[in-house]
Amino acid sequence: MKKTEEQLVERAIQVIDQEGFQNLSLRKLTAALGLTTGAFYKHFTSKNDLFNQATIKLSQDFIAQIDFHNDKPEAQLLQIADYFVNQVQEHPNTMEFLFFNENATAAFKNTANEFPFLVKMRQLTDQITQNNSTTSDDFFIQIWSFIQGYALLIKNGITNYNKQLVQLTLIQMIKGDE
Amino acid sequence: MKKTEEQLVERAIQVIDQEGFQNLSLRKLTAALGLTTGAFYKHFTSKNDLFNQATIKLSQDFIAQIDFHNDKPEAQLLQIADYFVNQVQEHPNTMEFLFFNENATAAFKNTANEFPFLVKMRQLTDQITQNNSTTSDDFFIQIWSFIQGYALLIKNGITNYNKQLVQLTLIQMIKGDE
DNA sequence: TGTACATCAGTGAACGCGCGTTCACTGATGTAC
DNA sequence: TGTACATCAGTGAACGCGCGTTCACTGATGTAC
Repeated sequence: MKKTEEQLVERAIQVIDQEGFQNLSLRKLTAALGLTTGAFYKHFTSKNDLFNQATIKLSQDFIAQIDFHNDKPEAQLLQIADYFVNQVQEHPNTMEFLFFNENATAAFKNTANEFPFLVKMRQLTDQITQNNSTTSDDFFIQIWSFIQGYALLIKNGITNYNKQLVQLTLIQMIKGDE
Repeated sequence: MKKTEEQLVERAIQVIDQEGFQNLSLRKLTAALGLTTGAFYKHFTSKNDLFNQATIKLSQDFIAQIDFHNDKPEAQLLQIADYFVNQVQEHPNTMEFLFFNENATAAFKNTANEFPFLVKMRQLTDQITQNNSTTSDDFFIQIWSFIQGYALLIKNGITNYNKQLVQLTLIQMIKGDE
């Protein structure tokens, strides 16, 4: 039997995925585990505390689910982009919570090391630009901007996912950098 | 003396800009004009109705504020990107409401013609790709993804605005298209 | 010019709701002697 | 082996709050005759 605290975080992640983090209420959350709201505060100092724990867990699990099957950094970057866009399509609420929500992004801005996904992306862009750190900064921002923006367009239904277009764009950016 | 309805929309736009659309309450809004909440429903069918009116007005005013001083479509596109990113920096709440909020984007997805900003951008990308409509679709998505994503990174404090980087990226995308 | 009536923006109080958080209390469990 | 005590997850009710929306009513204004 898992600890109540762990159960609460896992359940919260489920609710966020299914109903969006804006619609998570402590009453519904605790009731789903057969608890009252009072019990919640034996494990968390506030609702925000719960959100932070959920953010940490989600971000840790996120990149762990990618199975890199190619050594080339360009291929790995493409794989990340593909994975990211797919996740935005399949789990819009979770991705909204994890990447597009101001609180969440602010939370990992200062502790970027705890967001292994971005660390990995940064390593890849460094490798691709062969450690020319000046252009690497820009390259990282270019790539990350495009992927985020593209995923957003898909999430909002403005366009449909086209893997070839992502591939093409990354190649253009890599070329442009050389 | 302006009509109450008009005053309410304008005031709502102010509140959205200053406090974010999530924090707009009808009580505070009407009280600010010396009205009670009952009066609100003489002019709008619901709070959502008010949001729709605000979206329409904001989107109409948005592009009207750009003074195009160069005929070249590439230059105009760059000017739009510059303007967009600046607006996100100076009016994050309004831009969140107008572009990054699901309801708003859904609202103008079906009525894209009422969003002159995107129509203009589409015209420019068409001109740049010389009406090769297949590549133009992709080009538009590439540009718009990057601009949106880049603005989002800035809004979330991940990076600072660098006009040269935007210029460089657009040039790369235009080159890549040829 | 005066009277009867319609219109309609605005009042103000209430409805019903859900929310995060607090707190005195319970009761099961483990520990010390 | 039995007793006294400490610990602590969980209860359940309440606090105080703000919200969108409704509705019978008011009162000023304009219109028709």
